[in-house]
Amino acid sequence: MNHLLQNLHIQLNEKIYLKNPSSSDLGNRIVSESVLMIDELGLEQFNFKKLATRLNTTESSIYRYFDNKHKLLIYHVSWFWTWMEYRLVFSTANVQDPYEKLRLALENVASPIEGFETVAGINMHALERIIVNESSKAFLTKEVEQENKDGFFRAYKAFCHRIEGIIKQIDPTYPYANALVSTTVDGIQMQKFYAEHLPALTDFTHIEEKIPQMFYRLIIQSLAS
Amino acid sequence: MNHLLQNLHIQLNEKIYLKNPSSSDLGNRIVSESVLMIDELGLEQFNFKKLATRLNTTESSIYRYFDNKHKLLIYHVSWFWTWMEYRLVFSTANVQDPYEKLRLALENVASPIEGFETVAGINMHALERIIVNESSKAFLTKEVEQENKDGFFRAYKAFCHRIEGIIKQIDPTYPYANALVSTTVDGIQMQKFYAEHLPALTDFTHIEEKIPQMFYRLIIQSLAS
DNA sequence: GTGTTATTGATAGTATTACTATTGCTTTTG
DNA sequence: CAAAAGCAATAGTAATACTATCAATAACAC
Repeated sequence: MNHLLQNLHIQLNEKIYLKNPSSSDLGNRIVSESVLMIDELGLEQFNFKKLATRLNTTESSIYRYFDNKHKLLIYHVSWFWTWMEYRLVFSTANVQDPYEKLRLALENVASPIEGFETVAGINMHALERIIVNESSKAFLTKEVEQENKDGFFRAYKAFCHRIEGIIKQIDPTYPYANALVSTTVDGIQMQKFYAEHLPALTDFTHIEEKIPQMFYRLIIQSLAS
Repeated sequence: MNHLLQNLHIQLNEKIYLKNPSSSDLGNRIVSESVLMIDELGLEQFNFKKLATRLNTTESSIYRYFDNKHKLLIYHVSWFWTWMEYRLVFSTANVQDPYEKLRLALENVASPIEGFETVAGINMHALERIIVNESSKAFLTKEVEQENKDGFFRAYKAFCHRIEGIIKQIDPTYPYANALVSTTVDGIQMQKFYAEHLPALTDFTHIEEKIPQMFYRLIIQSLAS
C-alpha cells in the first residue's frame, strides 16, 4: 500500500500556479527544494532569489511557475492536505468502527510521516514542519476570501470534511462537528509547535502519541455515546 | 469598575520597545494609530512609512520607538493579553464557583470588548481583530525561542496560566490542563476567523455566544466532575 | 533534417521595503 | 538660562519582489 501511495500523482487547483511544476524537471526541483529551504529559513527569510541560487537557475525562471512565495506556500499546503486525505481514506478503508476510524485519523494528523519519508521527491519531515510553522500564514491574510473563492483552501476543507463524516457517524446530532474538527486539527499542529518551542503552553514534551489521545478523548466525551 | 480598568496603565517588558511609547505623545499615537492601520491593511501591507505619513511624522521617528513592525506586533499582542488578564481577574474576583469562573473566562476570550470600546486611546475592536488575524504570526517565526527567552510571550502565557488555575480547581488530576487551555484560547480565535472568512470550517455564523458555550462543554466533559 | 515549440538562461531594470545615520530645531525641565 | 529630550528633515543603502526582453538549446513533428 505504501507503494501505491508513493506513486500517486497529486493534481491541484490550477489557479495556484502559473505553470504546473510537475510538468517539468525544473518545476519539480522548485517544489522539492523549496520545501527544504522554507523549513530551514522560515517563510520570512525564504525568497525566490535564494531558491534560484540553490537550484542553479534564475529568479525569472521560478516566477514562470509561481506568482510569488505566498502561492508557493499555498501549493505546499494544498499538496500536503490532499496527500493526507488520500492517506486517511486508504488507512481507514477497511475499518468499520467509527471510533477506531477517528482514532486512526487523529494519529495520522499528529504523525503524518510514519512510513513515508519522501513522497514524489518531497521530504515529508520538512513539509510537516512547514505545515506546523507556516501553514496558518496561508490564510491569515486580507485576501483570504478571494483566495477561498478561487478554491485555494479546498484541500484542507476536504480533509476536515472527512473527519467530520466520522464524527457524524458517532453522533449525528452533535451541532458543532465542523468547529470541533477544525479546532482539533489546528490544535494538534499547535501542540506540536508548543511542545517544540513554547513548553509552558502545553503538557507534551515531544510529538508523542499522547497528543492524539488527548484530542480523541476530548472529542468522544463531547459526543453522545 | 469599568472606570478603574479604563485608567489602568499597562507596563510591558522593556525589551519589546526601544523607547517606551507611553512616555511621549508621538509614542502613544504610534501605538493607537498602528492598531487601526494594521487592522485596515493587514500586517503584510502595513509598514512604518505608511504609518509615518498618517501620523505626519517620519519613518526614523518611529524607528526610535520600535525596532521593526514585528516588535510592534509583539507589543500589541502583549498589551492585549495583559489587559485581558486584568479584566479576567477583576471580573472573576468575587466569583467562588470555578465552573462559573471558567464560563466567564471563556466569554471574555470570545467577546473581549463588551463595555470597553476604547482603552487608553486604543480601539479595542481593531485590536481584537489584530489578535484574531495576526497574533499567531508573532510567534510562528524562527526567532521564537530567543524571543521567548526575552519574555516576549509572557503576557499570553500568564493569561493562559490563570485559566489553567481555574481548571485545576475543577479537576486537579487532569493531566493536560496547559494543552487544553492553549487549545481553547487559540481555538476560540480561530473559530471567530473561520466564522468571518471560511465558514466551511465552522458551525458559527457570527461571533456569537455559542462559541464559548461549545468550548465550555468540551472542557467540563473532559474533566472529572 | 528542417521547422516549430517548449524550456530555460542571461541580463537588465524598477519600485518598494526596511532600515541607518546625521544634523538641527523646538519644547520641556532643572 | 542651560541642558536635555523629543522630533523633523534629509539622505542614503541593501535587499526584496517583482517585470521584460532576448538568446540558446532541446524535443518533437512532419
